[in-house]
Amino acid sequence: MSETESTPVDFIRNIIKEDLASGKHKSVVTRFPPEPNGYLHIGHAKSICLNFGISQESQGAVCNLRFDDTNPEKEDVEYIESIKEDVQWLGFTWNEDPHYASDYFDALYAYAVSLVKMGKAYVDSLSAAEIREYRGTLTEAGKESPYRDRSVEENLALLDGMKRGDFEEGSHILRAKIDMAAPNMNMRDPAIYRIRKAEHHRTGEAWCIYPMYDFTHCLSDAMEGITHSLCTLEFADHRPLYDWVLETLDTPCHPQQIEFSRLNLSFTVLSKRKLLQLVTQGYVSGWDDPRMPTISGIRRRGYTAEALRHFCHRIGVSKKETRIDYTILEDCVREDLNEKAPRVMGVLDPLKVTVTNYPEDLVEEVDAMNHPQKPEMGTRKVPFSKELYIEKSDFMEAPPKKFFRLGPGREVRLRSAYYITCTEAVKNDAGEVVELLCTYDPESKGGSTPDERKVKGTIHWVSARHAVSAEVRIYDRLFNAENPDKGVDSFLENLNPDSLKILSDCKIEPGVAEADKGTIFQFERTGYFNIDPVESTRERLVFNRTATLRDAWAKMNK
RNA sequence: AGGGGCGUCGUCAAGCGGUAAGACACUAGAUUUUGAUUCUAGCAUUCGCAGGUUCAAAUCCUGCCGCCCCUGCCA
Repeated sequence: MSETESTPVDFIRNIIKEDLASGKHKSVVTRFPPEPNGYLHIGHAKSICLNFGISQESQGAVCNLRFDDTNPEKEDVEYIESIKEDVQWLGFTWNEDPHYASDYFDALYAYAVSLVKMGKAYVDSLSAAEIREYRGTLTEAGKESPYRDRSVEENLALLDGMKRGDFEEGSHILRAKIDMAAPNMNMRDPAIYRIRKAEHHRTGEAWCIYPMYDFTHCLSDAMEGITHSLCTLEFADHRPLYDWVLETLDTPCHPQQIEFSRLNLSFTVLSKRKLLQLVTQGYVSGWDDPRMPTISGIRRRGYTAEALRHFCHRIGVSKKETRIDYTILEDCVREDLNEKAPRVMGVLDPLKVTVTNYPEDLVEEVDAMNHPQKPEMGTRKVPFSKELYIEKSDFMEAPPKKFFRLGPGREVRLRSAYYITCTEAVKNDAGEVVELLCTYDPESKGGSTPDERKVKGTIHWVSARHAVSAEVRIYDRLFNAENPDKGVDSFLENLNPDSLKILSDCKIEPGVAEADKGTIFQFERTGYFNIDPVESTRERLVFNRTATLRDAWAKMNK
């Protein structure tokens, strides 16, 4: 079985397998719980592939999509829409309709009231600053608030007042009564409801108090019958609180929280805060800028969902802090695109070639394979004429021994067309080569000759008269440092100033003009390129370079 | 003596007491009308370190070392 098809193996799936085998659970329910405060990135893709992936691996398993929308000040419907789109694009289907933590606001409030009635929660009237002081430090215990022992009746009245909007933001807060001396800071009477007089994107003005994550998440999981609640490592310290809430309250079930390490990718940042900053401060064109590690950026760049899913499969799931080499991601797209992308010829940096012995007005149509390994993908006709463009880098005036391409007196094959021999390099006043004069061998049509003589190099070309002009955007890594956060005050210092290079007059074979936005091609010998889904038009073709091809020649010259 | 988590090849990662899978990267070679693809071979006597238990340890025990996270009325 190939790696792509095999079911992943990791410690979480091992736990689930045991839970199913032991009868602890009949079927598995997971959830993907994003906060709609930004666009999803490749780190979320890891979580999506894990949670939704698991829901495809056992009988009756499902995965819920739940928006964790308890902070109205940071959240927005724009993000909700983008998140749904990204999950679907990745190829997953959530159970039922999407869920929202805000759907549970009534139930959550009722749970809070019962906590108060049990004497397990109280309204504190200390200021935020005082609460921070009272919390103690990592090595010293905190001290109890003077309001900690308010009566149940008083707490109930205060909580009701909070809910009705009688108090200002920050004047009161509902806290769980646990242990101010707990070595785990999360257990030092954590806040569970705060006053926020903000309009919520779904509940409008219905509420002026909003539940905190620690209170909301575990109860939402329980109400949805989640069996395994998967989250990243930084929540491990919250697990005792997750369990405390569910043990203290009477809930339908008690899901098991399991933590795994979040994804880090070399030469990029994966934090919504930092990505937001790149967007709002204009370092990139938007959340979907093809240089962004967002799912929408990666998609616009030309990556396929298959490639991304394969990537998530390859990197695995563990509890180890990791930083994945971006070459793994690159290899995943190449692997997928090598299979799927039709081949085409495109000259990025054109050098004019005149075939001196080719008839002035003749135009031939040469047959070219759309995929050398897949005849079933068919062939196409490519026009050939006296004036051509080739890649500037495919000619050297004084080529070294190992250079297989064109040079004075050298012969190369024009892919799918003819052999040409360079007879002269025409220069301008500055001494730069501006045109090549070549002769062709009429016997070599199609790319081989009766005498079967060998030519070492094959280069791509385009007929000058027939080629379409296009803008091609060449992307490089967004950051120059493997870990952009390390050793600097701001990650922005590591921004790569050359992450985008625009080539405005590339020459592409005419057939591509017919293609739809988003279509991905392989420009032979250079890389994979897609027609920009956002900005490309029939009048002005725009391509994004998705990835280069492997280049042994470039490597040799390093 | 704050609490929690983690340490297997350059980067990920299987392994869970029986003598180190796999992927990417890298190196060498073959085929090739993309210096692409494909193929073949090589790439951890060793699992953070030091002791111990055992016929046998990456796997069990003890001690050390290193890295990450936690003092939001964010999630």
